[in-house]
Amino acid sequence: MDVFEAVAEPNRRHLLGLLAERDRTAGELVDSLPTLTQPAVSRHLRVLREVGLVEVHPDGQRRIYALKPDGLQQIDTWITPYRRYWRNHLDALEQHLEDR
Amino acid sequence: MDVFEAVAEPNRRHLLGLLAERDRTAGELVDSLPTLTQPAVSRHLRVLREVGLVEVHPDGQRRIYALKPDGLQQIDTWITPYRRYWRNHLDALEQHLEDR
DNA sequence: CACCTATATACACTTGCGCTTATATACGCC
DNA sequence: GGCGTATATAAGCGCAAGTGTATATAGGTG
Repeated sequence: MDVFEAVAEPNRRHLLGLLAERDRTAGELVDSLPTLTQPAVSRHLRVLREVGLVEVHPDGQRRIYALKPDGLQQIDTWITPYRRYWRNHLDALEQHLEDR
Repeated sequence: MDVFEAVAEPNRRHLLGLLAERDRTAGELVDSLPTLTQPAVSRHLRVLREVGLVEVHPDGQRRIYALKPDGLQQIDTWITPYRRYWRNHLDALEQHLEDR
């Protein structure tokens, strides 16, 4: 599983979003996805760990998850060449609006 | 299938890359992925069409595929808040290097 | 019209993902 | 040590993704 696949899953994006705000325990993250069971969330966290998007620090019996978003650079780097395309499109739209 | 899943597949990223250079016929794209059969590539192109990342223009019996990367903005928008994190990390690294 | 080329679809198969239930592990507290 | 809480792993299942072979569609050419 690579970073692209990891991020393709909506629940995992949700988890990353929460961790972007602040560190959270596994329990908090489980509570944040009421439609999923605890093991399901645990598996998503494992995937995020394995691709290096989060890290864990044990704190007693809790596990504190933290964002480690460096891996997202890979996606950012990939998307970069395409950015100019929709910038051009946007320019064309702005041009059109200006012309009126 | 959404944009994130569409882009999670390496062969589809490969196709997008080629289309970023220039428009191509379906046949050219099939030739660009020698490990896949023609129908397999055709299905990937269908997926990219359905999520709006490419568009097709018939030209006789050929079909000319063109990039329509606006949908990638969705990914770009999503990734934006995370960018500051690895920027900070980078800053920290630079700081460390400067300190030495 | 008959035949060829270019591309898409149908069908069947395999594999891996995401899920749930059940269980293990590990720490905290009495 | 015994029990409760927090988290991870195991086993099993359904389903959708990706693929190949075979076939359909449609346009080009003689």
